[in-house]
Amino acid sequence: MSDKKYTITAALPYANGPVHVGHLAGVYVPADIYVRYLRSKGEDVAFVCGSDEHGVPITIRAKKEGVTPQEIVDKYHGIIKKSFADFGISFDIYSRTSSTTQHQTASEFFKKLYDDGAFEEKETEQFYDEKNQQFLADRYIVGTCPRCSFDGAYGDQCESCGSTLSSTELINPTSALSGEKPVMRNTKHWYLPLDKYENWLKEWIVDGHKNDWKTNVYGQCKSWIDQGLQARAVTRDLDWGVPVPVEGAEGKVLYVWFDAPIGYISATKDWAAEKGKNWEDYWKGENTELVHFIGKDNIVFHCIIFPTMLKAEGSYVLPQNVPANEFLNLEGDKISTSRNWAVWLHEYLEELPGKEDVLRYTLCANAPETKDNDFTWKDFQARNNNELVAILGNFINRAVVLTHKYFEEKVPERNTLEAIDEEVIQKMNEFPQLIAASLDKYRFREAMGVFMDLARLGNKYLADTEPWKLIKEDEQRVATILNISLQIAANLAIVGEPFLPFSMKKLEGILNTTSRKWNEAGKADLLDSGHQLNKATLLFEKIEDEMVATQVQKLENTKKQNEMENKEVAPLKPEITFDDFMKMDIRIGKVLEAEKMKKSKKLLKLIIDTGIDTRTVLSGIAEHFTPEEVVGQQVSVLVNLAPRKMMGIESQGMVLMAEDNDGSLKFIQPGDEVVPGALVS
RNA sequence: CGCGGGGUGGAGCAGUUGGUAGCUCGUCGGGCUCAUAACCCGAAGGUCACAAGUUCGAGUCUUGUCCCCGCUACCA
Repeated sequence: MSDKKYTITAALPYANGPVHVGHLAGVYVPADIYVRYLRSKGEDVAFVCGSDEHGVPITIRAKKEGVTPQEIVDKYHGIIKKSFADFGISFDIYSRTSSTTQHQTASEFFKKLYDDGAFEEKETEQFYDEKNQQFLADRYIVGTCPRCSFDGAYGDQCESCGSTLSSTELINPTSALSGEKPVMRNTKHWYLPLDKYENWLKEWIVDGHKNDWKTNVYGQCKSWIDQGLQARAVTRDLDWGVPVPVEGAEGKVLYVWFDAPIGYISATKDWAAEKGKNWEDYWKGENTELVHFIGKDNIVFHCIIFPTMLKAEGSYVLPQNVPANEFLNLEGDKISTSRNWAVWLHEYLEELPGKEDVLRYTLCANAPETKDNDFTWKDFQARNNNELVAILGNFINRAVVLTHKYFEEKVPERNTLEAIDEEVIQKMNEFPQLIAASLDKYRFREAMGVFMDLARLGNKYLADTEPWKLIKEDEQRVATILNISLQIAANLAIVGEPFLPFSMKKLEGILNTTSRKWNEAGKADLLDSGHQLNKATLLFEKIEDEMVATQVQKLENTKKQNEMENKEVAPLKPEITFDDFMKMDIRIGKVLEAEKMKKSKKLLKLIIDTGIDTRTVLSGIAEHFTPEEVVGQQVSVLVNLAPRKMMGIESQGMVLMAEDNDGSLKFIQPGDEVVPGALVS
């Protein structure tokens, strides 16, 4: 008996919102399929996951809602954990990073690296919000962009001109949290010197995993490594998280990305303790295979930072593979927690009870394995009706119903085999290896497709042999055909279990068998003749148009409702005098020409007839309008605004726009056409 | 801007070291009736994002361009 172990991790969901279909398709469904397959093969697997409960966003959300961070994470941890369990994601443990074990483990991990001198210590000046008594991440500082004078630039980037900034460059920086002016303060942090591991990473990933990692993952890693790595801070000034366990680090916690992956380890510890196993077998064993299932945004953390941490620590195994998926869109739009554009798992389970496998099937069939993909309710319905019902469910039903009709619910005797029988048995025998080959390569869509081909094989076999015709003349022949058909059904139950655990359980019920393991798949004698079957029930039911319409409607409603809630009217600006207003020279002009600025996402170059002259105005509207749409429009122009150079061209004025709730822009236009140069006042 | 991934018949995907473009669903026609109007057979449908190049020959290699997504707050 080998001591081979598998440690399979699924990305820790961030505990500030429930889980949606995007998470499932990208991470949890493929991970669960893989794990179920391994277990069926009899492998020793630890499938670990948990809620990621630290980090700045949770503290901000808590502050906004007037509750403690703990209350936020308790709420979502509960929802997430339950929905995973109900959905059949078969974690061995679903833990959380606020657990005692995690605090200890992360703390010890940091201490070990600290004692080994693996960190660099750096003191820097950072903005500090005195009102909120906390240091501010770049993203939480807002000010005027030094390049384009845009007011709402963030500390790391200006959304208007796209330039990358450092928060110290901002003019008039203010805290996004309190609106106060932040002050500079000294702070000390510990850095993981990734640059020192560059050669090792190069060897390990660029040379070592060229052929077995997915191209998107490999490409991303290679690009990071080739560009040169920099030391990365692993601590933060914050009071929510795992305290930094060294002297002089009061008020500091481990950076959430140092903390979170250690959650995989602490979860394994808790699980092992409960099961009387040794957790180290699953993290430090020579024959341990560690696999991280994640989404594409996490590639750098799981392929570079966490492995470097493990390497620096020294006693851990490294991930064997990191099969990261791309993203899933919903009805053509990006899934967004904040915009409430999502199908939430806990709601799905409530509203479509008993349809766990339909969602699993749809998400696996549409899994964004190589590129972003789209989930639509129409496709969900089609997958169910045309594939699960028509091909898989129907085959089972045909085989069982025929048996009931002709052989009183008992598996009939198999008699002399004809060529077609031999052929079908031979093909059936090949399926487990075919499916396994795909699963071993993390090609879940392909694997599931092959599984469905087995059901197709069954349907074809019945169509070719036509037992309903033969029954009148040759009952023995029909017995053979149905025996083989039922063997196919029994095989489906084994190889389909990783994909459709609920339905395959149901199928076992119909066939009156217990769960069988992967090594029995492919055999043509899983059911003995004379074996008593149970009554046929349908594995899948048709999904009617109304159900789909209801879900689509719900999506539209929540979107609308969400927009209403977000209808935040910008606060009133300070009062100005009439004279102040009169200083502005706003006129109606007509756009004569428009072209997209090269090398700019947002800027359009407009030639405008202002009545007094014809001038060039650059406007950041390229993401909302094509040049063609703009030409000929009458627009309001602030004509006495000081000229400003952008992308090498001088802009002589500003086109006035109104920004709608959804972020789209509309021109401020006269109701009827007026002469160019008409004053606005 | 840069870097990475993707762009293949209506939809979703395969296409290994360059050699007549495949699969599933949908559509159309036929067959069958055991089965949840399900199943089986056949057909139509693609200038493989665009352009140039290397080659006897390119979806597959090279160069350039365009579009989508990520790297960049929330977030898989």
